[in-house]
Amino acid sequence: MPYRQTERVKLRLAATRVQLLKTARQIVMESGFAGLTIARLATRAGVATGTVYRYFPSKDDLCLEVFRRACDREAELAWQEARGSGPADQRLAAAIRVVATRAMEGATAAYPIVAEPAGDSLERERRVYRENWSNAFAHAIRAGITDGVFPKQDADISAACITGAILEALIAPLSQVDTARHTPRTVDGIVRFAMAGVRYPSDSEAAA
Amino acid sequence: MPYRQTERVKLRLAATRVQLLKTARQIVMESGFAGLTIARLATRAGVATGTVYRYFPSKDDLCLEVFRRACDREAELAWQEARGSGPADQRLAAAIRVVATRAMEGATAAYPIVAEPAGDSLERERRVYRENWSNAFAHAIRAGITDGVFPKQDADISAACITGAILEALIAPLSQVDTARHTPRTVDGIVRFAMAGVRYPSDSEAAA
DNA sequence: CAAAGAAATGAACATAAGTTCATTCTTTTT
DNA sequence: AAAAAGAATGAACTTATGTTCATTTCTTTG
Repeated sequence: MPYRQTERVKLRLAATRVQLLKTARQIVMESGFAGLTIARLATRAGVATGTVYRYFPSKDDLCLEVFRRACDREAELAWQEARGSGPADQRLAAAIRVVATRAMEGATAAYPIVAEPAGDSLERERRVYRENWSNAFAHAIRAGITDGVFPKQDADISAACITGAILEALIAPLSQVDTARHTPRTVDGIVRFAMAGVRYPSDSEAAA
Repeated sequence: MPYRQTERVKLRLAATRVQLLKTARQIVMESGFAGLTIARLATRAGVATGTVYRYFPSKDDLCLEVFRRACDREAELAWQEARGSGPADQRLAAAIRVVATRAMEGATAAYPIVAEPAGDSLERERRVYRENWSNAFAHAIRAGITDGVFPKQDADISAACITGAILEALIAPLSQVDTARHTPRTVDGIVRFAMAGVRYPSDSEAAA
């Protein structure tokens, strides 16, 4: 029994794996998923191209994991706010704000994550991610309807609208170059718009 | 002087060009820009691959033209409504509705056009397209502010929010498979949300 | 009909990126 | 230290597409 993987090696392997994921994330933040090639990743991480395949079965899998890691934390934050204990409308506003603010601050990272062209599997995953956001919003909206602070409405549609509003107003412009365009006022504008959208009834119902 | 391009030939060439564009559009509607390859296009249009390059200098140029043709009509329709003559709020609602409805009906192969992963040049062009929509909305919003039917607000942000809301609520799900998910009620939901967003002031201003 | 110039052709080429695998280097155990 | 097993390597392979160009076919004119 001349060789068995020892603890030390196990740790080193895990460290390399994490290193690869971190490097991949850096590259994606700089150049998007389009700029993430195995060769580039390997060089930057200081390993050979073949080595990458000892840690990830395919590029797709690698991308997925990079993506998930980036997303999980974001979605969790939104849910924390949405689930919170205060009045439903304040919770919704807080959830919107946290998503919008973080997206704005992490400007470069945000675009590839939520919008950049990428492969099929990523596209599917991205939907999951957005839906996670939307679901957090919908959760708060439903609570608000129950509590009577929001009028009756299709919470899923409103939530999707909010997600879309954030992405478009905040992130889509980043595909261009003017990163400096956004200010905290932009987030305020989005929150205001979204909250009004949820809070006020339609013309017909308002008239009724 | 043994050969000069005659009128008949000129027409035939023009016809082939249009045929290529139409076929390309079909392919994009079916399989997205990712599915648009020169080989496939040539085969479907009944010409050789080399022939395509007698009509378009590169695939990028071809894609751009396909894209522009699809977009121009849509943007024009939105502007028609936004520029109309009625009250500003009704114009805005009409513009939103026309964009949302047409997208829903798939009139434009909405998903590939507004959201599908594609090359760099297309991405830039897509921004232009979305901004065109947003600008139409912003136009009506500004008019509404002037007329006093909308409270003071950043028209550009609100307009971007509207565009995003439409895309997310309506089109993004199309990247999945459940096309039949949407009903006219979905459009109503979007319009309601968007109109409330523009129409009602922020909490602080409402309280003031 | 013959000649000359366009137009069409499609096989061949170029490129780029993901993936493989025979080989080499490391680590562990006796 | 030697042997065995694992890990790393990176050049070569594969595949997929965009693009070219020598050749063929068509169209016009004298």
